[in-house]
Amino acid sequence: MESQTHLNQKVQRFSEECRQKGLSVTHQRLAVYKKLAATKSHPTVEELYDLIVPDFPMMSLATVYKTLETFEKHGFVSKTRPTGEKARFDANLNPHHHLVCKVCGCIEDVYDEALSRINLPDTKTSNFRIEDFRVDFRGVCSECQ
Amino acid sequence: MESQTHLNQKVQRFSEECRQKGLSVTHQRLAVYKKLAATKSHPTVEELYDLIVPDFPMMSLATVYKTLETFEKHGFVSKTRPTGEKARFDANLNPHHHLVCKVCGCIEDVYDEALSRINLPDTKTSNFRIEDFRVDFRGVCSECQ
DNA sequence: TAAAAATTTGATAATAATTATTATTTAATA
DNA sequence: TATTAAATAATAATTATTATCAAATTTTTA
Repeated sequence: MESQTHLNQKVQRFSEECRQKGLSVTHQRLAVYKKLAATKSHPTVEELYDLIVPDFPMMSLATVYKTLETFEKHGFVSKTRPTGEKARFDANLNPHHHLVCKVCGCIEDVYDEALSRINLPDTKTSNFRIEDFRVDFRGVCSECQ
Repeated sequence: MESQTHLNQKVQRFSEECRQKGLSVTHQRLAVYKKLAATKSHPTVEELYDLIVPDFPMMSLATVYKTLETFEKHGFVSKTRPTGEKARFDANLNPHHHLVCKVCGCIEDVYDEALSRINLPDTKTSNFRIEDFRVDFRGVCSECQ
């Protein structure tokens, strides 16, 4: 788990960056960012909404959608959709990879230095410009086994 | 491109496996499988439907959906959804990875022996059982540059 | 600090992708 | 070829997401 002070620092940085980018720092945006930064569970939009509503009952689902879209555009969160129908979000932008459960769709993070050092494939012929890469390890999580 | 004879063999094997698994070999299923096996473009359901309709005008979109779901369940095709909203399908089950264009969403295959030899991360603590993995190289395709 | 301007929100409508339903048709097999 | 189980086609329903827009909030500026 992230320490409380670390989390606060992260939210602090987030607020500053919002101002730099001309984004209003609203209660809604702070609520979404705090909840997402406080979890490792890569929630769906609806899961995140359900996490926020107890603290913030007038929050609208559409606002969560729009907020996450804005966050992604400005590089505050990453969006992934390895299986299933729903997109999942993550406020952790450190380079990492994913363990994706084929059964329930949950995602765990993998930190492994070795994975950052894999050789990029040769794309001269196709002329594809590689910018980054992600490894999805697929299998079954402990709960679903 | 796959040679015509190779494609025919593949369709042949598909038919046999269907029978072994108790799946009827219908015109619709053959049409879907043939079109998918003949392309490297990882089409969406709708794209595949549009490819099939000229040859097979009474094909229903819902049938393409259901057929692909059946194929995936029986391991005839793989489904991926690296970006964007729509799922994409592939009849190529050889181990390979993907170049995913951030702009148009197109997918090219990557064959690289070295990638098959990456070390799996240690999942003792989380007890996640890894079955396989896929690397998505993200960037911009030649068309979109 | 107050007023003006700009942005964001919330409620809801619209759209897009996918899945469910069911009467009809087709394939497998005796 | 007739029987039976499975698959299809047409369409309705559902789910996830995006768009709209008036009202509210936030930021800017005086």
